[in-house]
Amino acid sequence: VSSRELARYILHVDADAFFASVEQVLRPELRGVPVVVAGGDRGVVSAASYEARRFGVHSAMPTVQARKLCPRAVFLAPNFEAYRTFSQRMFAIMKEFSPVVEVTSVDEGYMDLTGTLRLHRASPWEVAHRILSRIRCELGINASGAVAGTKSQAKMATSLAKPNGLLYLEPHFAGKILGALPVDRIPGVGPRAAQVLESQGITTVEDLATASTGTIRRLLGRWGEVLVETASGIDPRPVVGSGKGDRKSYSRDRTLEKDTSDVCFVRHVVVELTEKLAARLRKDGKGATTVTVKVRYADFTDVSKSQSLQSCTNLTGDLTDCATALLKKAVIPRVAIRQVGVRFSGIDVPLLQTDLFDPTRPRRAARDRMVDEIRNRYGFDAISAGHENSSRTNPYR
DNA sequence: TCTGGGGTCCTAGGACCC
DNA sequence: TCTGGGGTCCTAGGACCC
Repeated sequence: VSSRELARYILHVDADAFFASVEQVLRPELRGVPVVVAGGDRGVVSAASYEARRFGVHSAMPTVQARKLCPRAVFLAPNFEAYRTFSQRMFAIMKEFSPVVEVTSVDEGYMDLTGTLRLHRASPWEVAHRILSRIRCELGINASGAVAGTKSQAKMATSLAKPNGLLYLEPHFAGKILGALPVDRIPGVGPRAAQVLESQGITTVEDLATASTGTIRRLLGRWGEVLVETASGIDPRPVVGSGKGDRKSYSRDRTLEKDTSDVCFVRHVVVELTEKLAARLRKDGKGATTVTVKVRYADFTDVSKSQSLQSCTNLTGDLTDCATALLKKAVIPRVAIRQVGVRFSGIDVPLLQTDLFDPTRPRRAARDRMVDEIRNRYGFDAISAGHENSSRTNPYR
């Protein structure tokens, strides 16, 4: 860090084994027991308690592999509502110490503690310690954290503090401590970049920090230059309060229980996903201008097709018509499909439903509202779109 | 026994416009 | 005969994050 820059004290907080920890709080009989939160049997592990990790289970591991490594673990389907509640409570505690809390995921966030000495008459690490203690006391889950001069240094240091630790990274030693870490611990270096770097003999953070920018640029493009800076401890990004940035897309994917080349079945899945997404748009008072349908084949190759509509819409009929047409374009006949996904982007305030050029819009909007109401009350399956595979019988038309 | 689901951001080529 | 260049939008694909 250049001495010219004003030194900052950035805190990064990250809950330990978050989903699994919440489950252990809600169900005390699971404390001390290996717990694995995972999707279906064709999915991967979302979180593994530290008891389960001792058996080699970790997140992103295929569920079947986790079952083999630790058959006596309790396997649970995720309960996102509970995680959201705990998440909000965790960030509420952080916000008591500073209004600017950057929420980067459900269990992770940043704070700038540079001003805390004046505000709380306590040093940044004292404040950090209080925050983690209160999370532990009031939520019953452990969180780890680190205070450092930049966001990426704090984040990397948190991984050293885990589990249930707090690390203060003295600026003078930051380079030495973080420099020894493998290069893929830098946020933004994933499997792909790590492989490219390793082929050049760059395996540690320090290797990347001292590499020639030109070389890295050639290997990784413009992003590479940022990574060299990050490795060198340069990261001017400020902590920004969340909530201001509107979401840019809505998406849903579904991995099918079995691979199939039955296009009719897949189309029903796409329609269902599209209807659910459209309802979310309406709930938020938003519309979408672009629809993307993605097909993942059994061999894990992805094909995506997208189309921009003439106007921003949240009418189910418009969106399902578009999605089914895109599916048709994405499907390779007789090739087994593993997963389908629908994504809405170009999110904006929808066009007024009284469209001069389409007199059916108000009627269709009213129908959508009615369907939303019934489904909110009685569940998604309470009302069905019927034979939506024919546009003539599409009830949304 | 394989490999989720929800997001963000970037790149690159072609169309189109001025 | 030579044949701009910048900006923006659209589409497809890919890397990365938790």
